[in-house]
Amino acid sequence: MNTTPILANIAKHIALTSDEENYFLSLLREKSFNKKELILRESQRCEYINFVNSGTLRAYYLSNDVKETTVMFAIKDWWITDMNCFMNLQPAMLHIEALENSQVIQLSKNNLDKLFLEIPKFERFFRIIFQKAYIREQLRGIENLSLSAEERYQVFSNKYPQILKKVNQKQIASYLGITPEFLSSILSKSKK
Amino acid sequence: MNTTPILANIAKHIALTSDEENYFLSLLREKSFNKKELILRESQRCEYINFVNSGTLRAYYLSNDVKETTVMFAIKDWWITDMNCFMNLQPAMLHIEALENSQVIQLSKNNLDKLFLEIPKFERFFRIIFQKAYIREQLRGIENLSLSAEERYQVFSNKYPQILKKVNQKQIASYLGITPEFLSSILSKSKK
DNA sequence: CGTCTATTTGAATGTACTCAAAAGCGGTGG
DNA sequence: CCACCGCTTTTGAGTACATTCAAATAGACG
Repeated sequence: MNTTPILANIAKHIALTSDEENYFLSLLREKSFNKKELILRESQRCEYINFVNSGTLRAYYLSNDVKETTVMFAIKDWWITDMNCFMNLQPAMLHIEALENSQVIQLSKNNLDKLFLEIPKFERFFRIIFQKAYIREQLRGIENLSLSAEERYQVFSNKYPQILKKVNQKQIASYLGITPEFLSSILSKSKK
Repeated sequence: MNTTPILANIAKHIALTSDEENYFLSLLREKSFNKKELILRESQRCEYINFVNSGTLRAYYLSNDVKETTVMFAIKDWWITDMNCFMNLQPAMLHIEALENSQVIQLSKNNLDKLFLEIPKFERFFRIIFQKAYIREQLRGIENLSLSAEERYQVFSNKYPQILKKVNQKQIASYLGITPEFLSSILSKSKK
């Protein structure tokens, strides 16, 4: 199991002793998913929070079994799960799929609870993770309500150039909240 | 200073000894704002996170000095600030105004940092607060991208009936991301 | 090579916005 | 206490942004 990236990710916010590191690592498991495979399916339990070692994942909401709304993409060094489902033991609202062959490190809710008890520093770590996630989502919300579709595309492509390379237009459109046809017409106009 | 509500709010997630309670209370200050007064102005520093004892507050983003986008409302028992500004010491992006005479309890960033050091349990408390805030914002984002304006109004009025009573239509429209004229027409149609 | 999906293009439609004007409502001062 | 002022809400006409539907083209993958 390649644990260097996840330990580096943790070390951004808290410092662990080597005993703590070992205990933390003992709670993890590694899992690989093939392109197009589902990591999580709506209405399921979601036992794990996932740290992405390699690959690309996408979380989306499916309304009326037709319209997809992409909630987030995750690439190397991101954490992803259906947080409400995971933390509050609710049935999943989201689907999470692998957009390419991907390897993740999984931490179960039970093990996270243990971790909070054994090493309270992790409360701090996830406090910071959630704080950043909250700020990010709030900003996205403001952008969605105050910018035009074209401006939202610009913001997205400037903010996440690495993601832009990995995902197709249909998926970007569903992240921006527009149809693929309309994104296509925006892009062809703005080339001129 | 009426500290019962804030202590009850804290007690929802962590248990404090009476020494800890006293230390926590020593870090707080009470402040009152008149209707229409600004608690925070764009581009300012925002030193405080605010717990609402009474009244109603509204946080909004002002684009091009014209269009208001309401980010959140806060009534009794809610925490509110411009979180990016507060936590990352950035200039405020949001305005926060009192919609009626309001009383808040303020905790400064410096005192919060002290609190995290002295009583690490507060890392847990804010971990849970941010976790809930993240989940809430993510759900709102999904709703904004997948529902029509009329459906968003229904969701809002079912989820926040107390807030509905306190704020006017223009403010609700700016929360839903539509114009006041359009909300008015939605409401007159749905009465029939 | 053939199939499946993504992308493009265009026409018709719908949802929501802009602008303008009138009506309603609340607060303030004379 | 009433009249006036400013802001909110309503209404409607015209417009713009974005969707739907359909069909053609391009690309990816087995």
